[in-house]
Amino acid sequence: MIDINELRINPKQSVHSLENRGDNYDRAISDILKLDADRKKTISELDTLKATRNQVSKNIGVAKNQGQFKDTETKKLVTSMRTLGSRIAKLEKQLSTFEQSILDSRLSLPNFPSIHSPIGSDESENIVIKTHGTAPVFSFSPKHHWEIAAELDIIDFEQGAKIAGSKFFVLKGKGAALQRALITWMLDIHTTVNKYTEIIPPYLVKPTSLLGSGNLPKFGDNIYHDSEDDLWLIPTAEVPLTNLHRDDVLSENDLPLCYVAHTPCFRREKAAAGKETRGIKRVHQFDKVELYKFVVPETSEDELQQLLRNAESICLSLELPYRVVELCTSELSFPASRGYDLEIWAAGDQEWLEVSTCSNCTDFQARRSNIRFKRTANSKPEFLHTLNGSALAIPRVLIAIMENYQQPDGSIRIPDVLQPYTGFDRIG
RNA sequence: GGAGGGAUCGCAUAGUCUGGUCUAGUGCGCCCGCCUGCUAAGCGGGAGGGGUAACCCCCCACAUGGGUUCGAAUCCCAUUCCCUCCGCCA
Repeated sequence: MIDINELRINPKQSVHSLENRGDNYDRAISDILKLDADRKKTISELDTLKATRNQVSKNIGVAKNQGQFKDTETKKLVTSMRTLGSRIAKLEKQLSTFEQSILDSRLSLPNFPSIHSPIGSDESENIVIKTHGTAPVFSFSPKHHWEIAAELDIIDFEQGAKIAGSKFFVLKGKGAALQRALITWMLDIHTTVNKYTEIIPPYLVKPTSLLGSGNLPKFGDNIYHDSEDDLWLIPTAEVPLTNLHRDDVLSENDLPLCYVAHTPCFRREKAAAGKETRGIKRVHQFDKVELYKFVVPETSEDELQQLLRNAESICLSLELPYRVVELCTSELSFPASRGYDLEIWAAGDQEWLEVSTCSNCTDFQARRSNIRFKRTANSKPEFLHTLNGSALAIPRVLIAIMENYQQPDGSIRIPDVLQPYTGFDRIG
């Protein structure tokens, strides 16, 4: 959620900044400002009336204690307070509708893009800032991962469809073991080398939690929802991780707080339903290792670079060719002010696969989730900054390993770093 | 799912029956200052949100949301969470 004070002070710049994302925000912001003015006016009127009521009620109490409750003077006061009371009730009702409308509008506004984010209107205006490694060269024509997986019997799409429907899959045998090894290895790297604290959060969350991370109210149609208990399946670990510290006031000494979580992620992907999506590139359920940080505002840009390096280190160790893409303003996720995609090369599909988006959400999620910190014990609480990034999304890493490490004999070599975790050095 | 008990300003508690000196008291911890060879103790101040750029001041806040009342921490209703017991269950 963006700072309403920013809207008040710089309404023009605010509109301009948000419009770099590609939509129109003129109307939304002027509506908010109008409601905000109404709200202030109502509050000040209400405060005056309440001050009167508090004072008079106190006097009535004193009079009553002195046995004067039946005085005509006191009775008059009570009567006049009754009308004042109904006036207050009416204004309070008005106030709460103003406040609700303001909140609703603000919850639908995305974060301001950082001044560092390149301005652009589609993904062609993203900037490739780094490419590492080279695409593997084969003496044969490399196969797609779904072909390899079928031949080696490590992924079963038909069983997935039978059990849960299309875009679900079953990992089998060494395929399942490979995923398990990847997850364990990634968690080990992040906890021991990069010093993140491992979390296993709930995979079902309350709507409040999704509101806090920015997934609700706007993106509810991509999330599975149990209406009986109003619980939602997480589309990413970012949701529960954001909410670890909802309503907390942390001390500056506690920061940065760095968390890593492996969770399954559930996405309806309704919008992408028609698209050609063979294999496990886009599925309804997948596993992911997610990094998340709570940091002091002025450090968040550095922390983003560090988080990006932590995610990159996974690609490096797996010896997969990858590139880093800085997202232009239109491609930033809703809560992000600046972000990078990490893409690894898939030799069979002949394309770059997005395996991570590392984002600095500045104080956007912190405002929604009311997560603050104090610089000293006496200073006022301030909103902190949050960052997140995958490191990494598992299925696409599996694709890259299958396709880039495929051998002439149809087998897959296991990347060196994973062999201690898998216990085998090839599949097939 | 059933029956009880509970939720108060960081923690621990008082207050709730009997609504009004509760602008929520006390103890401990924390922060700033004073004092002091140094610590401790002692003394003073501070520590939620809003109306303010900020102050004074005012308003709001006793789990949350409603209600009763001139007035609610206190009375009534609903909800949430926690604890104990029973039932069910991996």
